[in-house]
Amino acid sequence: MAINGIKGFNDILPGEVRKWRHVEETARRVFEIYGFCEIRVPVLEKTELFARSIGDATDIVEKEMYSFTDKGGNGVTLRPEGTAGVIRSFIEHKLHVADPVAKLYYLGPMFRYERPQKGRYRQFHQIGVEVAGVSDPKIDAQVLTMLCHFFAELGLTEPHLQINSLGCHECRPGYREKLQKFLHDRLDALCDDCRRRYVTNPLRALDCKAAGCREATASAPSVLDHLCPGCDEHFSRTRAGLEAAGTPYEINPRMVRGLDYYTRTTFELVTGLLGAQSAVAAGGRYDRLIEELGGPSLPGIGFAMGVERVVLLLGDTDFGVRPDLFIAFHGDAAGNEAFRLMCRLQRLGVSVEMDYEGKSLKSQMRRADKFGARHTLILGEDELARGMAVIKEMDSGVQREVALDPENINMLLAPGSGAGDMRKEQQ
RNA sequence: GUGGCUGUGGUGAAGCGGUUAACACAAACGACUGUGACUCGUUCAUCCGUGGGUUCGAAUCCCAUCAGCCACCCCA
Repeated sequence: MAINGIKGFNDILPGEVRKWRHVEETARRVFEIYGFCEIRVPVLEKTELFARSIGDATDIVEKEMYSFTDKGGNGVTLRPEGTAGVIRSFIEHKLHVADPVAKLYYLGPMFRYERPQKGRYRQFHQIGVEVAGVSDPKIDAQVLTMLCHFFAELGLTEPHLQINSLGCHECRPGYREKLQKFLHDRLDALCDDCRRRYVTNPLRALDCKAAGCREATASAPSVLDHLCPGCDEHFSRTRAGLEAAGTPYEINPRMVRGLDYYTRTTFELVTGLLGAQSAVAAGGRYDRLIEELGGPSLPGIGFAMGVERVVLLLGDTDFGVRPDLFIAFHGDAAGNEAFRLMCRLQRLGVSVEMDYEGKSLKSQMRRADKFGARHTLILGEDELARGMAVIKEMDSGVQREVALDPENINMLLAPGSGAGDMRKEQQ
């Protein structure tokens, strides 16, 4: 019996990898325009780090972590998200000393023990960014604008930005209490889950999908009406920043985030195309997290996007690359020469394919077509004897005889041959 | 952790108790002047997720099990 992979841990096969790389490369390119630097941190951290940052009572920490005891008896966990590790590293290496503002991005696998479904896997991948050291709402607007820029760059215009403010430790408790009172009078109308949430996390009732809860909470007090002056100003200046940047958004006062560390600005990039998984990217401000993890008292803001979800949105877009040249040959001597030529050309940076087995010319041509080779070089005994070869442009079918010389052939393959040339697009 | 749906070749699938397990795509080879795309031909599941059971006989019925998918919870 063959051994299969683990549930929720997926292979990313060659065809898909191209799409993944396109996403990753686009992220790097866009984020670096905005001055972000990549940071790479381990996938394994002390369990305590996540318990303290994400929140002890959250589902992630309570039941979704891949935690175990290593051989030295330490409690360790496969990271369920990226922020905690990045902030830990930021603090540990005192990055704020060298530069009071840190703009970082990361990408890599995260792990959560959940039941897999569309757009959700046990090993999944996130690309995220974190900014530490700026409390001005200009950075909120900047981060959101960059996120939207990234999606626009991928040609994904359907996901739209929703923002909200959760207030801070000053104003949130008051609002929470008020909301709880409001819900108290309508407990009968709420679903079972919301009755439970009433105690644990009343804010959650606001974005419940159940019709009854939607109705019951229709006239619920809004967080935005209960922000303290500081948070209120932060929110309106964030909005002004978005408008200045020309970044479209909508306000969703019912949006709630699952991690405990969020304060003030929170946001999601939502899509209607991924079934139950509507959030493609999400994040928010975490003004107390760095200090709570033992670092300096610095504010922070960040987001993470689910790469699988982004890739799903990209659909069947083909990112395949076409070889520059396929070399077909006829006869043993020509076969040897074809191989020599292929090696020379590859050394010159030309992507070349050939058929190693020496099948029929027809079969080789078919293969050249399948690869989508831009040109095919045909080398037979008689051409070889004259030091020549036939080169055929596959898209047009035009062919001509050329001298059998790597430098010469390399020149002939150079761009400028018109339609179907993909080199420019790949720059 | 809970619920629903589905399991036939590389893929999409027909089949509904007795068939050589259809068809299409993909793939390989070949025909059409040593040259691809169109056309044509040939090949490609001794087997229907796995294990039991019912039956003269099962891919087709029953049970178990495993896997996948989707949804809830929660989240990217």
